[in-house]
Amino acid sequence: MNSILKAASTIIARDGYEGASVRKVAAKAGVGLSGIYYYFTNKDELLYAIQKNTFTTLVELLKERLADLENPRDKLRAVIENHIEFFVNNINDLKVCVHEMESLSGAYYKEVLQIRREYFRLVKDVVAENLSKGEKPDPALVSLYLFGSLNWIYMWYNPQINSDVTVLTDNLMTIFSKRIKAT
Amino acid sequence: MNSILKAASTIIARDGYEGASVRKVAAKAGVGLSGIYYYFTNKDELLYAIQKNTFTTLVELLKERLADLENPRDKLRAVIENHIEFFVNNINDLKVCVHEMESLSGAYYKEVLQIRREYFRLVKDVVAENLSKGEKPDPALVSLYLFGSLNWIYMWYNPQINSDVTVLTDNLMTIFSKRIKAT
Amino acid sequence: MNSILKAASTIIARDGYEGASVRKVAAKAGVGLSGIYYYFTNKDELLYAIQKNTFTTLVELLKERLADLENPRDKLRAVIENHIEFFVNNINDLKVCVHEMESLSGAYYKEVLQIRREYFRLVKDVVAENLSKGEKPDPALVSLYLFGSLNWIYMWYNPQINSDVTVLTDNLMTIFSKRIKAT
Amino acid sequence: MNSILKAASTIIARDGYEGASVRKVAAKAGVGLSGIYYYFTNKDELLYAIQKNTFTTLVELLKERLADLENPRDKLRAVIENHIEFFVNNINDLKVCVHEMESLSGAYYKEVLQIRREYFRLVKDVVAENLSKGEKPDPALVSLYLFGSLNWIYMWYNPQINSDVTVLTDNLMTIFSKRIKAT
DNA sequence: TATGAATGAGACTTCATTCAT
DNA sequence: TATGAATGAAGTCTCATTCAT
Repeated sequence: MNSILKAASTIIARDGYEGASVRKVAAKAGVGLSGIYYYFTNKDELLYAIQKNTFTTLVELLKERLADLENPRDKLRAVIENHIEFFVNNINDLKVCVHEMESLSGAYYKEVLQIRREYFRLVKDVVAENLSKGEKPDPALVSLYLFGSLNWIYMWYNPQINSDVTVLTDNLMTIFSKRIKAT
Repeated sequence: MNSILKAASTIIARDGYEGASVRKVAAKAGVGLSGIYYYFTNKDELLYAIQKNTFTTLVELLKERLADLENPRDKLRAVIENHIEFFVNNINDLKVCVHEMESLSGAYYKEVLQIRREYFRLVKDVVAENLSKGEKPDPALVSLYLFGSLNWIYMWYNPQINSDVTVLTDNLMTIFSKRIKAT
Repeated sequence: MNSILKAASTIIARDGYEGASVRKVAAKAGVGLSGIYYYFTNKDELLYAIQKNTFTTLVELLKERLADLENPRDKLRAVIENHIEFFVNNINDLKVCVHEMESLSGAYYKEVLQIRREYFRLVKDVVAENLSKGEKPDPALVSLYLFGSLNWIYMWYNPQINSDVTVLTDNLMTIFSKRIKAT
Repeated sequence: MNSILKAASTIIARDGYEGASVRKVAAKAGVGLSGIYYYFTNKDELLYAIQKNTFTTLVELLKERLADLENPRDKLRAVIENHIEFFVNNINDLKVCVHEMESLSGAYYKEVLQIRREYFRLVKDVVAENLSKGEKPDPALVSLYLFGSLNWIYMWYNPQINSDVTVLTDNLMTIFSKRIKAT
């Protein structure tokens, strides 16, 4: 069941959700086509399971990291580091979460949306703490710019070239932290 | 033929490339299904035409803007403003360019890639001018972060809420310009 | 109009009647697609025209050859020679006549059938003259065997290898003439 | 799966390979359209399966018949009888093999070609034994004439009229056997 | 005389899904 | 727990044909 999800991640990351056929997932998972339907009622449910698991874990990890920290800058670094490290270790899952965000609908979509919103709130609060109070720009917008930079990584990230992940974290800290406050 | 492309943009932006059926495009364009194939040999060619047109225009517009400018900061603002303004006026086209970047393959993909590379080079050079010399971070990486922020806009942009586009431009200038140099 | 028929022959000989699209014929003829429909009302009519022209000519040529001959053996040779020579010079036409014999239907089919029957009758009478009277085998059957041998030629005929057409004629004379009587 | 092949034979024999739609085959087989694709990956594969099965069986049957024979004339009769009897019992299959010989291409074509070549070699050797040594005509050519006569049968054969198959065999023996040597 | 534009029908094929086993 | 067999719906694309020009 977990190997099915791993296979689904791989295929959907490569072919997109619509382009990924249940057949291909089954083949990759080393399972009969109808074996998928024993564990998942739907193709949709595959995507839902991946997104729910991934976002949930991402949020949990971030909460753990933030728990011990007080300094706004440390918190922001935790946010960025958490996202990037998780990304590097679960590249397929995260690509599926980012690129197929709109591929779900109905109840599945809503449920994932809730977790995404929680994640966004966590990040936004940290970003806000790093901005001079009452000052523009709007923390929500800055968070969206930050997410843009982070979520775009899968488009160019190459483990051979960008092996040292701390470089990315440092970069984004340089861009999105004190410099914002410093204005 | 141009109305077909407009329809294709709309449908692909809404349903994704794989989710967009030629039938739906034809219906939206007010044309018989096979009418599409009179002008385009492929479904692929629809996507190709949209991406090629859009990126080409985007590059041309940017070149025009940059032609008159000398100050690095002005140039960076031109880059950001150009991208955002074009985006707001051609929201479907740009979404199709960003979200379906990998949906092409073969010769079509390569041809679009060339234009994208030209666009990237233009932006990277401007970004580089805005960084202290020899200093990290790498201009290429900073450009990728900038593109991330820019390309992510379609995920949250709402013309009613974000009606004043200069706000976005200002934000991104604040984040990506002098502050970088200021470190 | 004649160049269209030539093109049609070439394409149909290569791809079969169903496999030959009017588009391909038009392209080969160097004519617009709808140009075909100015001269021919139908795709069927193309095939009809080819078959009618070809069989008519074949019959006419045979009649001319037979006109001067009295000796049964000479007549048989004329039959075989006529068919083979015509075949070599109009390889596409004859292939279309043989291989697409059943591709027509209705009035077109019937009209061609009449000429084919006339051709068959001519040949059968010559074959009959070469058989001992009242003796088996039935001249009609022998004619069918002869036609089989002749019509199969397009499956293996190679102008480079089988350049000397008289060899084929001699062969078939050896097989289908006096030897029959000699039994 | 075998009923599908039987249906395919019937339809292809009637409509030709290009004219035979998978839908018609499915209907004849009493199967859903997509049911065909559960057993065959291609429309091509249907034709391939028919041709391969048929030629393979034809060759096997001929080998069995020839195994016990020594006399050249007996062998030739075996060749002719084998072909005609098989033809009468599998009229659709054989028509599909003869008329759609060139409808396959690529690997499918090559594989069938090999069996056809084996069949041809078997026949040619028997034909050669029935010719005076070193004498013309070339055994390969004579075999081709013989195949022509045999393969043309499906164009005129009518089980009601030609009920006694031995007549056909006798005819062809008369034409293609000792008489050749007798020259 | 000839064609560019357009279309409805139908072709092959793949898909998500079901169900008996 | 898992799958082989089967299917209806839908997908992309090609075809013969028409018609205004």
